[in-house]
This record gives sequence, C-alpha cells and structure tokens, in this order.
Amino acid sequence: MSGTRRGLSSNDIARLAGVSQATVSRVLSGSARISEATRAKVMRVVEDVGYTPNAIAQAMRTRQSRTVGVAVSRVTNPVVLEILEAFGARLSALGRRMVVWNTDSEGEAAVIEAIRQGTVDGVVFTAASHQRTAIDEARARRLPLTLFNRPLPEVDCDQIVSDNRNGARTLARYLLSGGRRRIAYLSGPLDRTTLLERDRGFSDALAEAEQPLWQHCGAERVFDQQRFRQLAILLMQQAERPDAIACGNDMIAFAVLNGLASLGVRVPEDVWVAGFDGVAMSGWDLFDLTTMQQPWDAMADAAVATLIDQIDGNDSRAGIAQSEATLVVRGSTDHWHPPAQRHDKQRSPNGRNQ
Amino acid sequence: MSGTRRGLSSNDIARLAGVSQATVSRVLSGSARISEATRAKVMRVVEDVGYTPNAIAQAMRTRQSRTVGVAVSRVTNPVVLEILEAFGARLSALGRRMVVWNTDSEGEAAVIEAIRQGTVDGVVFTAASHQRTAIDEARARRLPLTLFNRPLPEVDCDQIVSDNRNGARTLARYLLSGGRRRIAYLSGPLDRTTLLERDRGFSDALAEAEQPLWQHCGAERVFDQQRFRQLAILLMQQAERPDAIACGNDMIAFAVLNGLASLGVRVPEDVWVAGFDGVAMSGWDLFDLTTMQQPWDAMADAAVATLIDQIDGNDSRAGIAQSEATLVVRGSTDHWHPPAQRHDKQRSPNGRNQ
DNA sequence: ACGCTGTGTGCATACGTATGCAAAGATAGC
DNA sequence: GCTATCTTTGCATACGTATGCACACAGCGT
Repeated sequence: MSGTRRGLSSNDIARLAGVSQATVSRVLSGSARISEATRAKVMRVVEDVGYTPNAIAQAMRTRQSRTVGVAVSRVTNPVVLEILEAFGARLSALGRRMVVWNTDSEGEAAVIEAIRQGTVDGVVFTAASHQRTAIDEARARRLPLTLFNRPLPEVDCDQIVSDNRNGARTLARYLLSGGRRRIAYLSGPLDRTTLLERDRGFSDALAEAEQPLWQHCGAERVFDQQRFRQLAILLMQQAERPDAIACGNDMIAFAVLNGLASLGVRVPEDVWVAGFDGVAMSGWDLFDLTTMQQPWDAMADAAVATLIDQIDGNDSRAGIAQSEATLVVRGSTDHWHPPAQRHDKQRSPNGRNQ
Repeated sequence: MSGTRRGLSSNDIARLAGVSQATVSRVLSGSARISEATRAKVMRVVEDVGYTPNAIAQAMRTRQSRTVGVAVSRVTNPVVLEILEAFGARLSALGRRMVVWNTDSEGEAAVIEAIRQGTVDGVVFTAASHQRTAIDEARARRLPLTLFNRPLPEVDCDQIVSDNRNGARTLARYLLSGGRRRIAYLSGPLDRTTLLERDRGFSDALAEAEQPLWQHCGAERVFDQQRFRQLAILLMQQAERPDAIACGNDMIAFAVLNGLASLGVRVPEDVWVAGFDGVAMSGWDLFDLTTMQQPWDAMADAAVATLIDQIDGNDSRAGIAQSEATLVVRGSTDHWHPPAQRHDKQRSPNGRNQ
C-alpha cells in the first residue's frame, strides 16, 4: 500500500546528467578537481530532482556516522536542558547529528549498544552517576570520549568541568560573611564526583573559618525531588533551626524551596537558601535563588570542540579543562552584604515575598 | 596515532566459527532455520569476542534506520521534557533510536535534511508552530508521520491530540462556577493550532454563560517567558484588576506567577491563575497550579504505536485520536468549590502562602 | 611528430549486512 | 535401493557511496 519508498541514488543522477556516478560524488563532496561545466551540469540535475545523498550509505563507506551521542541522567533536571540545548545547537551548526540517551530510564545498555554498533563517532558523558562500564567500552574501542561537568581523574580522557571544589568554597565563604552560623548542607549521593567535590569545598571553607557544619544530610539513594522536599521540612521542624541551607545543586534547592513554602517558612528572613549550577529557572521570581553560575556556553563550546577534534583526528587534547563558577547573589539570601555582586537581570522591586 | 578503529565483522565471526557469513547473519537475526548445534557454535564465538552487528550496515541493507525523529520546539518548555522522556523510554524499549530536532534553534532545515537523507524511518511533530514544509516533505516521501499534541485537520495523517477546545471549555466553566467574572485570558501566537483551539473553547464557555471575556492578550511574536511576565504585571497595574488569569499553557502560567510574585500580588486571594497541560512542575508547592492535565503517557503510547505500525507496514491507521484533558484543581485557584476534584498528591498542610 | 606534464573523468572496488537461490545432506516412502 | 520431501547451509549479490588507479586529452616545449 505504501508504494515503493525508494529514493534516487547518485547513479540516477549520473545517468540523467550523462556522467559517471563517481563524478556526481565528487561534485557533491566539492573536493576533487571537477570542471566548472560538468559541475554546473550535475548540480542542475541535482536541484531539479531534489537529490540528497543517502547518509546511511555515506556512513557505511566513510565509517563515520557524523553523529555524536550524549548521555544524560534525569531529563527532568533543568541543567540537562541547558546542556542539551547548548550541544544541539553547536553540533547542528557543524553538520553533526545528536542522539540523546537517558541513562536514568534506559540504563547503560543503550549506550554500550550504540558504541558497539558503530552508530556514533563519539560520546559525551554528562553529570550522572558512575556509568563506568559504558566509559570503559568507549575506551576499549578507542572511541572519542569527553566527560562534561563530571570529573573522573582516574580516566584518561578529555574532561570539561568546572572547579566544583573552589566554587563551593566561594559559596560557603559568602554564607559565612553574611553572618550565617548554623549552616545545613543538603546533597545527593556522593558517587557523583560533582557533588563529592562540592561537599569537599564546602567543608574546606568551614574548616578554614573554624566553623563547624551545622548539619549535613543527603538522599543516599536516588535523585529524588520529593525526598529533598521532605528533608527540608524535617530540618525546619527541629527544635533548633538552621539559618542557611546550602544545596548540592539547583534542583535540590528548588525542592527545598518547595518544602519551605509548604511550611510557610520565609526566605530569606527565616532561612537562607543557596544552590549550585545556575540553571535558567533559578532566576525566576518565585525561586530567586542565589547560586554558583557555571559557564555553560563556554563549557559546551570547549566540549564540542575537543570532541570533534578527536573525531577528525586532530590530536589537540584538551586534557582536564577546569572553568570557574561565579557567585550570583539573589533574593534567596540576604543580598545586602556583598554590594558589588548584586545580580538582578529581572529586577524585583520589592524583593522577595514582599 | 589512534590505531585502526576497525571492529569485527560477521565475516570474522564466520571464519572463527567455521561457517559462512550468511549463517552468522541468520543466527543473529534468529529468524531462519538453523540447527541448534551451529547456533550454539556461532553464539559461543559471538560471546567470546563481544561481537555486535554494525547497525549502519544493517540500515543500509534493510533500508531501515530503526531511528525515528522527534521535532520539538523550545526545549526549555517543560512540556517538551515530558514528551521526550515518554517517547524515549518507549522507543528504546522497542529497540529504536530517537533523534531530537530543536526546531526553535535549528529551524526546519535539519528536519528536511534528515528526511531526505534517509536517516529516519518516521517522524513525530510535536507542539510547535507551522513547520509545513517539513511536513510536506515527509508526505511527499511517503515517510510515516504522526502529529502529536498538535492537530492540523488539513493534513491527512495520524494525529494524537487532546480535545483542547473542550478542555478549555471545562476550565472556563470551572472559573465561572468559582464566581470569577473579570477573567483575563493570556495566550501565545495563534498559528499554533493548540493554542487556537483552547482560545475557541474558552470563548465558547463564556459565550454560553453570557459572560464577556474581561481581557484577552497574547504575545504575537515568540514564545517568550519575559514577555508574559511583563504582561501579567501590566494586567495587575490597571485601575480595575482581573480576578482570574487563565493561560494558554502552563509555561505561560509560570511566567504569570513570577510576574505576580514580583509585584507582591497574592494568589489566589487577589487573583486566580490557571494553566493548561499539566506538566510535572505545576504540582510544585511554589506554583501549586490549577491546570488541565493532559494524559501524556497514554498519548505517547498511542503515538509510538501508530508510528511503529506505519513503519512496519501494518496499515492500522489511528486517524485523528482525541483524548480528554482533566481538570486538576490546586492552590492557585480557590479550591473549595468543586469538592470532589481536590487533587493533592503533595499534601500542603497550611495551603498556599500560609 | 614525439614526449611530458597536468587536468578532468570513468572504472572498479570495498564498506558489512541480509536474503534469494541452489545445493548438500538427512529422512522417509515405495 | 531409488526417488521425493524436508532441513540446513553456502554462494552470490545488492544496498549507495567514496576513492585509488588508470586513462584520455589538451597544451606545450623540443
């Protein structure tokens, strides 16, 4: 019923233009020495019939799929959005396709399968839990590989990350300078190197100020919005409440803000809240979240550049490229203290919660 | 430097197992009649060397890429997340790959190119603006095609949509029954059939109640968060304020809530707010948004089923399948009125804003 | 006229798989 | 024991493209 869905091939074009298939191929790749006359003749036919080379056959012949895979964890984490949007735009501009693996729902199997099937020329692993078998598979096949926002020092490959430890140090110092003394730190499972580094940096700064961490809790199991919301509620129901809650990332901070809202706890009057990542939503009035802003665009640029370089065989390894996150102070913390750093893209005239 | 990244082929397996390449292929496809002895012999070698068939070559031979494309608009719209997550999981379970096109940043070109290049077996177009040339291209190539959440009656293809007109009618009746009389309706560009239908349904219900629409405004250009936030602020700065703001979708409603928060306007005491779509975030305490919940999972099931049927040549066309959205009442409207429908998955003990 | 260089084109092949067809072996019917 | 049927396997080929190699031909110097 569906008719023969067969497209035209370069052979058809060759016949129509009265040249050989090889000539058609050369005209379209634009590389070889072709006379202007035949080039025009071929292009004319190509335009007329609307021919486009079959990408599958090209991939077969060149052994390059012109596709890169990006493995992400929970797609519902807005930081993943920032990453995907940045990568998609850049790869598309370079004429590459992008496939996305949701390692949260599909596991590593899909990634490993794709690597072995040869459907991707390279892979990017973004913030996620271990995934070591998939990484090892890529290494074993010598497949270009970049870690993004997720250092793994023991793996020898390009890593585009931010200095999470130092960033967390900056954040902790800011909270201390704002007079916070009962600081709770809320984070996720520490098999995520990103969160682990942030924990360390945070502890560094507190130790350096000879200030104990008031409370440290984390959801050991999964990255679970409801769980963090509940933890925030428990924190505030104690006899002695914290005066600041620092979070391992913005998503956790959102959950905390939700929990506080359900209790009627005011931010920042009753407690300060701070996140880490700088996702777009953190600037919304309802969150107005102080956070460590990562330079997503610059990081994506670097990651795509180094990955494509590897794919194309230019041996310009990036190694471990560390960028710095910058503190963005918003209404979820009392922002009078460091006057130079006030950042209000969306001006909110009467501050938070009026 | 990078060594020869050549994997093993079915020829290698055949040689190692002492059979022909054809036999290896038949064993792995599992279909043909192969004796148990040779099957075991081949599988043994396959396991030992860790062989996986080259998907590119398979695609070349079978003329099936086992990949479907999904065109989405702004990736930052959370509804897109719901859709991508639902599609990804289902396609992965069926052993299909998924590529995502962000038509907002890449335009239609990438979609058309992929269709012509033969890298996808079928396409799904989700909520977005027109994209007619891409749709026409797919039709011309007889490529399986499904419209998702986005009716286009003049196009003859499967369409999985919800009854937006009726849903909006339900929402309007609810607001009226709650005593709202000065209702503003805030929507986006009406070249999106989804929003157009919702506008119509909303008008239907008001006309039927002989109640005029207080105010109707929309951003004509783009889908712009900042713009809707500003519109909400302007609405509330008028001499006579609306007592309810209904929004064309949840994303607009979030922008409105942000604008109201920046003014210190209370919800629902000063004004009710309602959305449409039922994205996961609408249940967060800070939004607590009354909305029309679309049955995303069921819709994704239907879309994937009909698309795969088309790809596999089973002529079970779904036609235009319309599902119903259900009203979910939350704290952004005064929820005492329709007692049966209170929906509180996340119990918020003291209600909104304490 | 001959050789030589350079330019433009065609011929042939390989990439890795799936599959139609034929053939070899096994089993059964007479 | 001979033919007929069934099962299992191999041979050969095609999918659409890119590219090494050879070849034709023009231009030019001798």
